[in-house]
Amino acid sequence: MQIRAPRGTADIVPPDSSSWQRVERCMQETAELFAFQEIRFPIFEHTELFERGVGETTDIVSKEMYTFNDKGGRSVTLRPEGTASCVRALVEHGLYGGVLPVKWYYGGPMFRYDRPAAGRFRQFHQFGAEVFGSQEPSVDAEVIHLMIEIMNRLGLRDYELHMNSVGCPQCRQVFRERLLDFLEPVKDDLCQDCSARRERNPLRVLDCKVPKCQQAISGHPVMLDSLCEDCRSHYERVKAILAHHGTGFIQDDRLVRGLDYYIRTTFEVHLPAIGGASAVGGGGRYDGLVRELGGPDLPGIGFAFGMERLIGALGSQEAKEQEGPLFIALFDSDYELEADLMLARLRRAGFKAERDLNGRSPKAQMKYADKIKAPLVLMIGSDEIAGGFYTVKNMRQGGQNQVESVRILEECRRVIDNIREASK
RNA sequence: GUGGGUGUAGCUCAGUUGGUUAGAGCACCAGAUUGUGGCUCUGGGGGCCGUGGGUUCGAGUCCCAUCAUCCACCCCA
Repeated sequence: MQIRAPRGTADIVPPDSSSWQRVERCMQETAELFAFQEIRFPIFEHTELFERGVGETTDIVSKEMYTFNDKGGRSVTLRPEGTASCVRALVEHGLYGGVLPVKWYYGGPMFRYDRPAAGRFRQFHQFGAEVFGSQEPSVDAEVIHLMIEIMNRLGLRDYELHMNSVGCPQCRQVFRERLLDFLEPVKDDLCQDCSARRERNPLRVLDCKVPKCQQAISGHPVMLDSLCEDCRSHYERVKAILAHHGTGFIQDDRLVRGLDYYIRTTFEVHLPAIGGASAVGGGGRYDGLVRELGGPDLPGIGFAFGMERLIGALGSQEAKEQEGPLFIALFDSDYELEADLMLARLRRAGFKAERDLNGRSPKAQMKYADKIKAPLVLMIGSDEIAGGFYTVKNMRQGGQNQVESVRILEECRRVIDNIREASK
């Protein structure tokens, strides 16, 4: 039987790979403009890092981890997300003792053993950023604005920024109790799932889509009303900064993220147009995580984008009209060496260029040049060799000239400029 | 993890109440007077019909299993 890519994984083949390159470059450049620096960390870590960092009650840790024992008997896990590794690296290198805040970005594959669905994979890719060492609301806004800026630069306009504050452990406890009090009298009206959720994680009940649950919980208490004074003023300040920048957002009382470490500000970016899994990125503040992983009490905040979802959304609105390489048509195989010299000259001058590698007929070479969208073709044959020139054909506008060898590069540049000018 | 749909050439799909060598469009390759693309025409290569069982004289067509994929739930990126 034929070997296929494992369930939930996917190859990224041309021309899709060039979309990926473009998006990755955009994210890196934007993060650099915001003065973030790249960090790279292992694709697998000690299992304990995620158990402690992400939280043992989360779905990610309790049932979605790619965990195995290596040959030394250590339990290791393919990283399901990036934040825990960033924190580990920060602590491991003692960087909390240096210049603060530390602003990092990263990208690469993540792994979660989940059932694949639209926009959900077992190996997927994230681009994320983290800031350590400041609990100012301005950092929350900066991180959110980095996300927004990336969305804008990618040309994705119809996004929604959802925001909420989940408070600190103290006020969350207050809210939890209020919510439990609220749910007690209506518990018999809830669906089965929610009855179970009510005990384990009552906040999730708010997110249930079953109509009768929504009906039963109408008028439920919201987190915002239970925030302590510090959490409230922090969140108000974050919102004020966003408003000052004209950044619109939707207050989403039910935005309760699935990772245990979040406190205070949480946010998600949605693209409603892609349906089902509309969240293309999300994040929040996680003061306390650094300490939890053995470091000092250093605040942190970050986000991650889901590359597949983002690029999937982009694909539908992006008509990629890429310019192909210059092509050298070799009309007489006796002059193969001359053609190769010319090819090298073009490439050294910075032109993307290639020639026929399949021994095709002249006609077939021209067809090929057309298929690869070559803007121009340099023809080399006995006439050219005898006359000491090359024939340069403009494949977009038609027409061809005989050009002496020393003026070739100049002519190529001229033709390409003409074509580009005309296509504007 | 739960429920449902789908699985025929590289891609999008047709395949009649199960019946002989499985089709189309696009793509690919080659020709249409000798060194020239895009249009048109002609020809060609390529499928053990996802895989494994079963029913039958006979299965792409029916049944079961399995794998993959999609949708919803769940969860999130």
